[in-house]
Amino acid sequence: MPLTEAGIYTAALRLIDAEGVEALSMRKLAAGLGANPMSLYHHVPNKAALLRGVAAMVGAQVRTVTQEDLPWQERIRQLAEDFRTLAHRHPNLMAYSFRQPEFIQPEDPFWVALAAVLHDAGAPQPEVPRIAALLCAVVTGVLTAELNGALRRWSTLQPAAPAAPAAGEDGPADAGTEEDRMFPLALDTIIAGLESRLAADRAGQNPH
Amino acid sequence: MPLTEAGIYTAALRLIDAEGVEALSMRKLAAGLGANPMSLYHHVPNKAALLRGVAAMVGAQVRTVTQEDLPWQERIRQLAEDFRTLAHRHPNLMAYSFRQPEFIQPEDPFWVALAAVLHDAGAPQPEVPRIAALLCAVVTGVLTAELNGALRRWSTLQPAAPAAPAAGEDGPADAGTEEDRMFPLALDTIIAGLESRLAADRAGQNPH
DNA sequence: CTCCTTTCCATACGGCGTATGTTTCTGTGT
DNA sequence: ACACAGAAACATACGCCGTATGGAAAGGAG
Repeated sequence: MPLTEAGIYTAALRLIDAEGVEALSMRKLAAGLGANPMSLYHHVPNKAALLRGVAAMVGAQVRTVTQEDLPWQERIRQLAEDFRTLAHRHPNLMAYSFRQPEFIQPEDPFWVALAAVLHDAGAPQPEVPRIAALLCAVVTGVLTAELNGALRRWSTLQPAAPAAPAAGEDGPADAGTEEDRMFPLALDTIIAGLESRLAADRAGQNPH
Repeated sequence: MPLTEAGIYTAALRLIDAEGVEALSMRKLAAGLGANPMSLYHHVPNKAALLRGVAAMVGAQVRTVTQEDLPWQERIRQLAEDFRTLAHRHPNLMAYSFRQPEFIQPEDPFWVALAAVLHDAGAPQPEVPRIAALLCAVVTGVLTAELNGALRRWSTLQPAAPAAPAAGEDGPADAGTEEDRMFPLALDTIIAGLESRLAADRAGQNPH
């Protein structure tokens, strides 16, 4: 079976999923493909480009459009959840992708979808990229913390005082892990913040 | 001048500030100290521990306490701004630190300060770690995006339509770079979200 | 002065990305 | 059918890396 760019990418992805980005080496990758390390360089200029290629391949899987008939809050949640399922499917790769500045590009369908949602939400035109940037930064931040385990460790941390008997609700009927509750919490909080910010914008500069 | 653990850390920090974490190598570090690479191993067990040490040294510089007489929103802003100045002082190191799950530990003065602020803000006890985790994740996410340049690139991105003549305000009287505006924007948004969330909590489960 | 511990250094191993040069394959034009 | 050009595969080698191992200098304790 001859070497292909796509084949190299998928083999690299398999290796990354199994052992992490830092464990990916041209030599191991070539061995997995039954080829000489240098043969890879006929299809990929170097290792950095290989990683970019894999990240782009996976990133392109999901970037989506939203259903315009839903309220903007729900459409943002859709986009964010898409990101999260992607992060769960390839945690090692996405933890790496999230810290690459080129991960989200202006031409991405994802970006234009997000901008459209924010426009529909009533954000003034010049604020749209800012709010979109804010959302991307926040969501990748929370997902990064979720993927590396910090989110769980932090949120299950008792601060100091176990005094109060914590009455009332006995066990909120478990519906998933701690992270499964943390992500919507973060998302709801940032959306609530956006709601109040958009209301302020509307009142302050476009009162018609 | 004999080798010291602290001396090694500060030399490593200098190298990291100058060329980035990935450019730090035991060999270069030893050369900078006029020593043999292997000599470092009498003061530091390995490279990973060295990085942890440097990160801890820098992290300990700033973890702070807040002034209890300010409103909780302002105290959170203080903590977040502290983080940000730290990130600006050592961007290469902090971009690395932010992705280490052990970066913030339960015993850190920073963490207890944050928990205290949230308690004073009226967060119900079991929610405090969750909200604190959320804040940490969000702030590190925004700072990571600021440090790697994604925040600026995203926020200065025109979505598609340059139709409207964008009347009114000519040049918003520059008061800092784009990021200097983005970080408070993010912080205000998340704080606004917390305000509405805390109000809901208060209304829903502690109505006394 | 001796002995022991700590520090320092020299050498070496296995792994990495990839530059360079050679061989093998493959797809055409005649 | 054949020759030949270009692409693909391979072998070797260079300079890095982290660090295991073992020997040499240095400093304090008896």
